[in-house]
Amino acid sequence: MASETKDRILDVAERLFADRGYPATSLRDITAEAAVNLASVNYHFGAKESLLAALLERRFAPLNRRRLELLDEIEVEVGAGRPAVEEVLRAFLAPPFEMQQKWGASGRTFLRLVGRLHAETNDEHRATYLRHFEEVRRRFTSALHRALPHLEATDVHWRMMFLMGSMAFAMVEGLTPRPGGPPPRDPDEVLDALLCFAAAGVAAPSPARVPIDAGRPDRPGFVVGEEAPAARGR
Amino acid sequence: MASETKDRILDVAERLFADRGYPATSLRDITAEAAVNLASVNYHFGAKESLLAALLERRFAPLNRRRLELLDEIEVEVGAGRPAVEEVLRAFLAPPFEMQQKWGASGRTFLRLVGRLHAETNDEHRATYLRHFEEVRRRFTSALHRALPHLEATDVHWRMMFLMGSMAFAMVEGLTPRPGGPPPRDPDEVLDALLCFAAAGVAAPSPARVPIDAGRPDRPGFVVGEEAPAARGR
DNA sequence: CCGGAAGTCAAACGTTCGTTTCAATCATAC
DNA sequence: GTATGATTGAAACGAACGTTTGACTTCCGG
Repeated sequence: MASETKDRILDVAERLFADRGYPATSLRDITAEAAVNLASVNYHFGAKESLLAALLERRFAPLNRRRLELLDEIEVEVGAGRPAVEEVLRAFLAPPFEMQQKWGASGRTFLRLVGRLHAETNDEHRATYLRHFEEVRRRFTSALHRALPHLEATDVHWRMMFLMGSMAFAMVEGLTPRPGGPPPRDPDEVLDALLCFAAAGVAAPSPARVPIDAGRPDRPGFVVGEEAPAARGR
Repeated sequence: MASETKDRILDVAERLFADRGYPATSLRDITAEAAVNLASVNYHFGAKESLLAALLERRFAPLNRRRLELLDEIEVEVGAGRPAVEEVLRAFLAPPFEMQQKWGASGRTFLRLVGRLHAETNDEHRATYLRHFEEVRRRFTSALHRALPHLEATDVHWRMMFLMGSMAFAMVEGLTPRPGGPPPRDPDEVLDALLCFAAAGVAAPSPARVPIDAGRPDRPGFVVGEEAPAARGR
């Protein structure tokens, strides 16, 4: 099954897509660097788009399996109780970082690619990509809501978004050395820093939703709300 | 100066770049939709790359001017004292959202484009883009460090990264309606939610850096470091 | 009315793209 | 050894790309 050629193509494509982006990477770039024939991509994968899909499948399947596995453990442990926010976040954020250690440089490359795909919004690639992600997002959002029952569902959704944004940025920026940016760190440290930031952000008191007719103070949004002084119509 | 044609090209290009990404948008797409001749892009802007640069210039110049202006106000106000974290964050995050109200649909489009460019890492576009951003990042990072003097510089840098990630994601995701995602919200609400999340995250206690010889507990990273076990800022 | 700059237009330029074709090669079972 | 299916190879396909060209309008100061 896993022929030598096929794997070499996947490895090189992963790196080039991560470095230059999907549309900016040509099959000729890939096949030249992998030292295989141009036609072999279409032979083994059918089309460029399917190559991307195969590439995502290879990494995402075990990654998301691991995430859900950790979440399962948490849910078994707490039963009907409230899971701890930090535990849920750790189950979500740790696997990509573990992965990079297990898979070495190519795991790191993949993380950069993922960070990129979050913004690479050709709707077709996005569908390819999101298919892998949807169940994970749904289950973690719901676990997070159980951990933070005083928040409204829409707030949990948004914080999940912000979390994903931080994660994506940490992956693409934190793992690509850049002049002027923070020095690249040990992945474990990045994970700790991210968890720390994310846990505080996700568990923040809910934003005060001042009713529109209440004369808005100069700077709303930071009045601690906890549970909605005024239930926001919605 | 600002000819009819030139503006139409800029407007359409902004939208298409935001929708499909820069490399995936052809000049023929742009000129067809703008109902101008294909050659006029090269006539007015020289090349596709310069079109992107002009497009960024048009929006970023006033946007970042506004950010720095708000930051200046804060720094004048507090003098040698500590600025408030929320104020600094607001100065950073509010202008893009204000902009979208002032510029209407095309402001919103631009925000999507910006969110995208954060990941669009062809090094040349990135240079084009980062040039507009570098001073802002530097000054806000330093203001943030003054607001949170107990944090190490490297932690502040990283949290600035996470913040930018949340912002980028909020822009590209929060403003593009997606099935299954959170319902699109009023921009003011997004800003409030983002500020709330970001303020808590940025001001979180610094991650515990356990010395390597200390037998690491099973789950490090949430031991509250620094000061006050529960004094989460506010 | 005219001359010339500014802008538009259709057409073509040379490249590069993803994909296809088909003969050559390889491995394996008979 | 030879037939057979899987893989590789070199070459070409048509389409799309960014850019350039040169003739054609449009406009305006003299």
